[in-house]
This record gives sequence, C-alpha cells and structure tokens, in this order.
Amino acid sequence: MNRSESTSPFPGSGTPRRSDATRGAIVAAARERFATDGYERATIRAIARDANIDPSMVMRYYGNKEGLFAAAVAIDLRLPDMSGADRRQDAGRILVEHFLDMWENNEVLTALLRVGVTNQAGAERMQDILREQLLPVAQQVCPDPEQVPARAALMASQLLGLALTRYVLRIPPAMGLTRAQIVAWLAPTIQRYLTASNP
Amino acid sequence: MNRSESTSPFPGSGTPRRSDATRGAIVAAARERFATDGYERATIRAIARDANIDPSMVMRYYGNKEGLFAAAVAIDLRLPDMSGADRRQDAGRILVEHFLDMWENNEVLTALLRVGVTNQAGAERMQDILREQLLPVAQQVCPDPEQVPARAALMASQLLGLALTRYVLRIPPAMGLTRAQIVAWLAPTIQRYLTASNP
DNA sequence: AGGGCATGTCAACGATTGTTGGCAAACAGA
DNA sequence: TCTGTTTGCCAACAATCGTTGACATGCCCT
Repeated sequence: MNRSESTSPFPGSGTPRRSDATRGAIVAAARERFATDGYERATIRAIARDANIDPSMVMRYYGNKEGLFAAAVAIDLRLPDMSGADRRQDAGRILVEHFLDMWENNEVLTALLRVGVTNQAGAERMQDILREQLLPVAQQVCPDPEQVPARAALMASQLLGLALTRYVLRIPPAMGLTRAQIVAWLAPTIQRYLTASNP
Repeated sequence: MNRSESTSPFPGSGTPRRSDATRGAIVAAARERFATDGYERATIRAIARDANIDPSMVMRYYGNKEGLFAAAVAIDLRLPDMSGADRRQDAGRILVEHFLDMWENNEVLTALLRVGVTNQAGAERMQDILREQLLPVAQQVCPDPEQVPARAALMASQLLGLALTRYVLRIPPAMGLTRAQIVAWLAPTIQRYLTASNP
C-alpha cells in the first residue's frame, strides 16, 4: 500500500509525510486560484507554478482536478451554539457578525461560491454545507421543527446574497456598506426569518 | 462597408438581413448554453451545433466569444414605475413578485448571474444593470436620496440571494418554497430596506 | 552499506479550445 | 444576364488543457 496516495492535506492528522510541505503549498495555491478564477479558469498548471512544483505532482497527490478541489475546499463554518434563550433572541445579530468574520478572513468561501455556481460538484458541496451546518443552527433557534428547512433556506438566501454582491460581484455600493450598517440592516431580517411566526 | 458586420441580432431593428434567422438561432442557442454551462464551459462549437450552423459563422457575425455573449445577454428588467404613494407602500411586494416573474420566464438572467460570478466582463455588466435599472426604482421609493445606493445594494443582496439559492445552486428547501411563501417572507424585507428609517 | 520507496522533473500524449482563411453556392441589383 | 456581395461549410491553425509514464534523486529502514 502506498502511503503517499492519501489525500489528507494537513500534517498532524495522520502520519506526517515528507511531502507535507509540498502538499500544503499546493492546496494553498489551489484555494487562491479557485477563489479568484473559478473552477474552469483555475488551471492545474497555474496552481503548480504558484506552488513552485511540477504539475504532475498535483496529479500524483490528488488524483485529478476534482480531487484537488475537494482537498482544497474543506469548509467548517464554525457556527456558534445557539442554545439558550438569550442567544436565541440575538440569533440574527450573532449570525450576521459571524458570517462577516468568516467571509473576510477565509478565501475558501469565495472559492466555493464561485465554483458552486458553474460546477455541479461545487453546487452539491454547498448543499451539503447548508444541510449539515446551517440547518442545525436554524433548528436550535426556530420553534417549529417542520419549518426549519424553509427558514434555513431564507436565511441562506440573504447571507449568500450579501456575500455574492459584496465579495464576488464586488458591487460598489455593497462594498461601501460598513460592518455596522450590514449588521444593523441584516440582523433583523435573519432574526425574523428564523423566529417570526408564519407571515 | 460590409452591412453584415453589424451585431444586431433581431429583425425589425435596422435593415433586415437574409441571415437574421441564423443570427437569431445563434443567440438563442448561446443564451441557453450560457445559462446552463456558464461562460467558460459554453463552447462556441456547442452553441453552433445547437444552432445547426458552422462555428465560423459565430465568429463572422459576432467577432469573438465576448461579442457573442454581449449580443446574447441583453437584459431589461422591465421594472414597474414606483411613483405614487399607494405603490410606494407596496413596493416590497410588487418588486418581489416582479422579480419572481422575471426569473422564472427568462433564462438570460440565470446566464448573466452564472457568467457574472466567474467573468469580469459579466460582473461589470451586472453592476451596470443594477446602477441603471434597480437604483432608479430605489430612488422613487426611498425618502433620502443620499441613502439610495446603500438601500439598493441591500435590496439587490436579498433578491440576488434568492435567485442564487433557488435558480442557480438549486438548493432543495429554497426550491420548495412556494411563490406565496417567498412573497410573504421577502416583501417585508425589501420594504424595510427601501423605506425604513436608518436602523 | 544497500534495497526499496517517496519525491520530484521532464517530455510528451490526445483532446479541445477560440479563431482564421479559402472556397462554393445562393442571392441581389444592374 | 452578369457582377459583386452575402451566406455558409470545410479544413486547419496555434494554444492550452488535464493527464500520463519514464527517469533521476534523495531519504529511510534494516
């Protein structure tokens, strides 16, 4: 069995390998290219050039381009726990602030959004993240379990819409909004989508 | 001067040409391909095959791929006039309903959103549309002219976010929402973004 | 010290892409 | 009817893509 065929990109999780530095450089370059260029225009050759290695190394370590994308875009939204009545009535503000922190410090989110729009596998990955990470949070806040998926979808539409206009399309007036303004405007929206009674 | 070098795709606007049928087939096929595949994966060869003509015809009539995209994606949101106090206090509902009609009957909008995310020219086109079509509507509804760009950006974030999750990413719970549900949830949001006093 | 495996480079492959120029046929105006 | 233009197809181009296999170098274990 060839130990090096594993695709785990990080040292510390599993047996450390001599090539971990190279693997790290590859996924780092891949993240950047996928974020700025999207899936199709982010070429393996350009990623390899950024990582200062040969393109064939990418193939050896990650199999193919899809494998590289899967390894480079591993997303954990680190959503805070929303149990407790005090947090529940502040859920809108907390979630909006958390999302802003995430998007401004994590280029992987931009990469996933860019790829998800033009790539089927990317779109499915986004669906997974919403189902496994966003939906549980909605479940903690929303009263009626049956309405949770719809409310989570509404929340996602507003939060992803903000990310789309501000970080991907880079629409000037959306970029001009201050953090405080965004929180002040969007927090009540999210709060209402999660907790308001059926309109 | 070669009359056929014009890129006007439709008969009726300008001198009719013998090749107008072909031109129409090309832009129709282009719209569909750009909508489903995005810019990079929509190949000129595939578009030409759909239109039952030779790829070189696309080049002759539209110069290059960018020219074809520009000719295929001409967007008029046909936003209703929002003057009048009665319409102004119903702006949220009217706009949400109008956007749903547009997105469900016009594949060009999906095409532009898909392309705008991965293509610089597409993103700039979206900015133009927002500035020239969405901003004036916000101006009719919003009291303070200085706040119009920010309010239009907020409205765009929610409306584009809905289109993103529902028509592009096709997230199941977002697709499961009925038209009535969407209007009921989003109309107050848009109304507030446009008319509420500074939060 | 030596055998085996991991790491890395190099060159090339087949496929596909946007794009171009030449040539045949159909049409339009005289 | 004749001439020039428009329409269309065909073949090919240069570039680039993801991907592969051969080969050299270095590290690790016994």
